[in-house]
Amino acid sequence: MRMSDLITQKIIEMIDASSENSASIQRNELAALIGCVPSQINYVLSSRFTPEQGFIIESRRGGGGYIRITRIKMNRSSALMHIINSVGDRIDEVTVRVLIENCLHSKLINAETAKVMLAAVSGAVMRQVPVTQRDIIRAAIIKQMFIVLL
Amino acid sequence: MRMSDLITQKIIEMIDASSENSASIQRNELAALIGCVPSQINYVLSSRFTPEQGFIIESRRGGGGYIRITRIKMNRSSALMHIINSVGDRIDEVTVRVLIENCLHSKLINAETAKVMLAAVSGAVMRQVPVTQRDIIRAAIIKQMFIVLL
DNA sequence: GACCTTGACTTTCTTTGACTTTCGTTTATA
DNA sequence: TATAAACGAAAGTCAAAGAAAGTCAAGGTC
Repeated sequence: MRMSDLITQKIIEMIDASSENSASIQRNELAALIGCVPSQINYVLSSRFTPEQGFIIESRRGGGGYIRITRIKMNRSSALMHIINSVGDRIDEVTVRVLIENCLHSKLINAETAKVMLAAVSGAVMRQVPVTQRDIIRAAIIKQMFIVLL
Repeated sequence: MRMSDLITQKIIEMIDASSENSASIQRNELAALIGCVPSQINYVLSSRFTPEQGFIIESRRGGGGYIRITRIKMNRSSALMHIINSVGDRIDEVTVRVLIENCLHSKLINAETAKVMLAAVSGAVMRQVPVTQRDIIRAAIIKQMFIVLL
């Protein structure tokens, strides 16, 4: 069995065993336990625990540092998931507006959240992004914002 | 748990328990209680109880000296206004995180809004922005999101 | 060719301790 | 008796060391 698979398995086990659907690890500790180099943990996290695959990673450096891997719960219906998938790598301004308004109407998000989301991709922001990058950055922002609502 | 977190927690507890929204401590005494070196208290104060984060520190040296930490609370609009002004043209990742966490703690924004805001400027998004532009774009996004809450 | 493994190097955050400054109290002095 | 010097009890500063996690590129495996 590959090392990456061992690490993956271990993390999944920890998440399954937790009540919060998340695992908190110390990178060096886990690496020592498994017997691999610490940076391999990063490789595994970045290849198998991405937001696209339903995980959120938080971490902190320095003394007492940690990495927390959280599995996104599908509790607010697969609608959100569907939205995220529908966004793709780029999205234009009009589509975003329609998307958010729809979510608001269907009560998937509340009014304040809708306002904040629109603000994050508003003209005032996007004007500062190179034209060629706008649809890409907009998609990234929108996707991340929906992902954390899952 | 980190020492710094213990100290932070202790101070917050004291503030919460007080009617004045402030805690008065003796640096050496608190250090002895927690079991750390006195200057660590200063580190915690300067990293987690800054005016930026809504705290005011007063102190006095010499015999009978003390440190008083006061949490300042404002009405929502002026607090938001203050935040918007404090952001400036650029802001780094750590500062944003602290800012939003603080807003959450002080009930200026709710948990969902905080999550969405953090997501909008998360690494997944910012990685797609040229390094030299990151702090600028981040500031623009954050500012817009707070502006619509006014 | 795509995926995995490794390790050197970087960055971020924390902890510690030696040294400095400030303030209240005591003690010595004009 | 008023005043100044000395003392001790705080808090402040700063830089070095320590403790994690992050990045990246080179090489290995399938």
